Amino acid sequence: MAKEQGGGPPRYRQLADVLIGDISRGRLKVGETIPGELELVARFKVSRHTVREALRVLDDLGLIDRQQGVGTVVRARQSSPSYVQSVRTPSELMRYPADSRLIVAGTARVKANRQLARLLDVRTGSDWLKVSALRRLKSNPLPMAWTDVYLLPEYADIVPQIGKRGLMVYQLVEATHGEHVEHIQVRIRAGTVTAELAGPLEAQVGAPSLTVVRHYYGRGGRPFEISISEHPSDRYMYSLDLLRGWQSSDTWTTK
Amino acid sequence: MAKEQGGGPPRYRQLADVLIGDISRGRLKVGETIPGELELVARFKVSRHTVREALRVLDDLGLIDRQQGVGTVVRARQSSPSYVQSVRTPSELMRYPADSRLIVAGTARVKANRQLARLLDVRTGSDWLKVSALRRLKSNPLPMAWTDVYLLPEYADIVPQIGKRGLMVYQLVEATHGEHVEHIQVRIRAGTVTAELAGPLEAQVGAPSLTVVRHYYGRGGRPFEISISEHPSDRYMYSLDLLRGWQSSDTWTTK
DNA sequence: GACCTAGATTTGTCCGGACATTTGTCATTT
DNA sequence: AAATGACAAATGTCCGGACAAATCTAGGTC
Repeated sequence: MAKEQGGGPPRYRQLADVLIGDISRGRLKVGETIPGELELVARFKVSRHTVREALRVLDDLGLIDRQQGVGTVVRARQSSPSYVQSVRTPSELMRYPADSRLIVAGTARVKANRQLARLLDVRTGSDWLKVSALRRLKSNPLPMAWTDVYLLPEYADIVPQIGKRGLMVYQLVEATHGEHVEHIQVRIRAGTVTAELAGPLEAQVGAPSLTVVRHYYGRGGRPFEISISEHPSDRYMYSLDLLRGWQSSDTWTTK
Repeated sequence: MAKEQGGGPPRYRQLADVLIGDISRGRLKVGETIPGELELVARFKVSRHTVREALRVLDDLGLIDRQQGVGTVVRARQSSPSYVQSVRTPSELMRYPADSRLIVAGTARVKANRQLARLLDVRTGSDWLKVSALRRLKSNPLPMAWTDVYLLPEYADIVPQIGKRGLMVYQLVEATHGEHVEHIQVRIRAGTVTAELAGPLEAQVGAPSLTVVRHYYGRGGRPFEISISEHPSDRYMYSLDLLRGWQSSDTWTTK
C-alpha cells in the first residue's frame, strides 16, 4: 500500500526482479509470450515507462526477445544435459604448466557498479565477494595471468582453500555446499586492458591482453561465480576445444 | 509539421550519431565532461527522454561514463578515429542484424608455408583452398571483421554458396557431402595483428584485435576446414556458451 | 586549517499522454 | 484458393513535467 519507496530499490528494478524470478522459477516458460506492457502497467500499477525500463533490464540480461508488432518472449537459455558431463572435466584442463604458482592477492566485498555490472552481466548494486589472484611461473617473475573471481558472499568460507586448490572455485562450492553447476558461459575480449576493474589488474593498463570472463551458473540459472582473467602480452594463445574445454599454452610466441 | 522524420532513423539515434561523431573526431575529448542533458535538450530541441535514450546508446557502446551528481564523461580509449566507427558495429549488429553483409573477396589455392603451418597447426606444404571474406555493415564502409577460411581443395564446390549462406562452411560441407563434424577447436590470440598472414588481413596491422582460429575436424579426426577471423576494436566481445556453442558475428545474422 | 552545512548542479527515477511502426488476423475480393 | 485490405495488438518513439539522490562547491564555523 501507499508508496513505501523510502530507501528501497527503484520500482523498475523491483518489477524486473519479479519477472526474472518468474522466469527462473519456470512460471514464465521459455518461448512463452510474457504479458504485454499495458497489462503489466495495469497489474503492477506503474507507468509504461517503468515497465519498459524493467523490460530493458531483462533485455540487457538476454532473458527476453522483444519484437514490435509481436510481443515479448522468454529467450531460450536451457542447458542440454548431455553436455554437462563434458563441461566439468574440461575446466580441469584449464591448467597452466606444472611449475606455475597461484598467489591470492586479496579479497574484498564489493557492490557491482554500473561498469562492473555491464562487464559481468549482473545487476547493478548486487553484492559480490571479490578474490584477486595472480599466477606466475617460478622461473619468471612476470605474472602470466591476473584473475579476479567474483563469488556470491554466502560462499565466503571456501576462500581460504582457493590458494591451495586452485581457482576452480565452483568445484570447491560443489564439494562443500553440494551446489551443482549446470552451465558455464565464457566471454572473450581482445584489446588493451582498461581501468574498468579496480584492484591489482590496474597494473596492466595499456598493455595488450586477452580478457576472459567466465560465468558459472548454478541450479535454476542463478549465476554464483564469475571470474575475470587477464592474460598480458600476445605471447600466449588460448586453445579451446568445444567438446573438451579450455587449455592454455605458453608455447605460442610471436615475433 | 516540418518534422522531416519520414523514413529516417529515429531522432535519438541521430543525436547519438552526432555525439559519436564528435567523440570520434576529437571534438569531445577523452575524460572531458560532455554537455549536460538539459543543455542537449536546449541545443537539439528534443525532450530529455530522447537525450537520455541517445546517451544510453553511447553508454551501451561503452563510449561514456555517467555518474549521478557529476556528469557524463568520455571514456578512456586508445584508438584512431576510424577505429571508433568500427566499435559501433557490434552493437548495431545486435540491434539491426539484417544490416550486415558478407563479402567474399577472393579465393586462391595455397600451400602452407612455415608460418602458416604453425599458425594453423597443419603440415608444411599441404594444399589448401583459401577463401577470404569480410563482413561489414551496409551503413558503414569499414569492415568489422576479416575472415580467411582454409578448406580442403576437394570441397571447392561449396565456395560459391559461402556468400549466401554464411561462413559456417562446415555446415555446408555437412549438407552437401554428408561429412560430419566431430569436434571443433578454437584458438584465440590476443594482441595486435601481425603480418604473418598475407592477404586482406594486412589492413589491420598494428591495430588491437581478436584473432580466432577455428579448426573443424571431420570423421576420424581429419581436419578439413580452418578459419581465421580478425575482429578489430577492443570493445568487441565474444560470447561462448560451453553448452550451446559460439555466438559471434558469424552467427548473429543467422539468428 | 579542518570541519560542517546549504545550495546548486547533474543524473536517476517516475508519471501521464500521444502517435508511429510493425506484425498477425480475418473478412473481403478476385 | 490466393491476393487484398481493414483492423487490432504490440512494441517503438517522443513529448512534457516533477521529484529524488548523488555530488560538488562555496561559505561559514570551530
